Amino acid sequence: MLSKKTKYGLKALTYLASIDTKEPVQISEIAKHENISQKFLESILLTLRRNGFLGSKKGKGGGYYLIKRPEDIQMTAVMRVLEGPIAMVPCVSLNFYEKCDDCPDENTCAVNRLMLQVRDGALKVYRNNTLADLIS
Amino acid sequence: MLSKKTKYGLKALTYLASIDTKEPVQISEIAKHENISQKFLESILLTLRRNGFLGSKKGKGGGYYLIKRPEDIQMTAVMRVLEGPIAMVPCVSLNFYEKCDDCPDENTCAVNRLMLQVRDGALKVYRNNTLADLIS
DNA sequence: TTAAAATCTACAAAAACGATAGGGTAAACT
DNA sequence: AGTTTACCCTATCGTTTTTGTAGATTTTAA
Repeated sequence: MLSKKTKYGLKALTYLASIDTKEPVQISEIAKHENISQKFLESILLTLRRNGFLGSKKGKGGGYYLIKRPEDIQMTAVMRVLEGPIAMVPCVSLNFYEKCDDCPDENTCAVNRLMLQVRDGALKVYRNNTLADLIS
Repeated sequence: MLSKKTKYGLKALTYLASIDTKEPVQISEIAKHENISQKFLESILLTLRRNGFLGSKKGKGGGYYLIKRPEDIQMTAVMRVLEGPIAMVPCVSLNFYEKCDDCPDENTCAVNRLMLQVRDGALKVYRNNTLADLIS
């Protein structure tokens, strides 16, 4: 299940992308437009900024704005920052690999084999989609 | 993230499939072989039985056994019983559809559009794999 | 007919996680 | 200076996951 964090983050990004201007957009405006708890969205935008997707400006006329062009923002990157691993099991994760403590051998593990395919399917989709693709 | 319930369920199924005999296998044997909490596994096997994947026999010499041939057990069915919806968002789920309360229009929703593709990718994998494919 | 070996059932507790709110701080603008 | 906004930390509430406890029920076998 997709977390609301990811869902809201994606919606905020697409909202910012749909606005042509590079002018900062206030949290409150995004929250209102997308029906999101403002305080929750605040923390989400913060992590998006910390991870190089957004820039921010304080004070009057401040807000958040896209730091790259929508065509240059890949869904793989967004998903990894917001949702975490793309793989459903750590032992098939490219960026968050971890060995399963209960599994003696990954090469003969059925779960591993299946989830590897699922991961590849998801990766294919995320690599095929940029932020620009989502708003068109 | 895949729940342990699903992971353990899959491992139990593959263990049963890897054993040729139709003889009942005790919970304790499966739990030991797969490093699973026995009591937790017990409840998992129960739901697998209630959903037509396993048969059981009580008393001495009892246990669980596959009710169908591994080639006839599709991963879509297993995943839906153990993990629930295959889709990451209810609004793109085939079997567990639900409207998002915050989203005014699914047709213009970026999350919807992206997650639809992800769901299709996952479905493709699950439909392509039976229990027999996982043990070979 | 008794004992042992199993599954079945219902809770309950603990742990982890997700989502949200509160309140204060720091920076930018007028 | 005062207003406006992002920034940051923490606490809380609710749900889900995972595991455990205790016992009832069924079957087999001595």
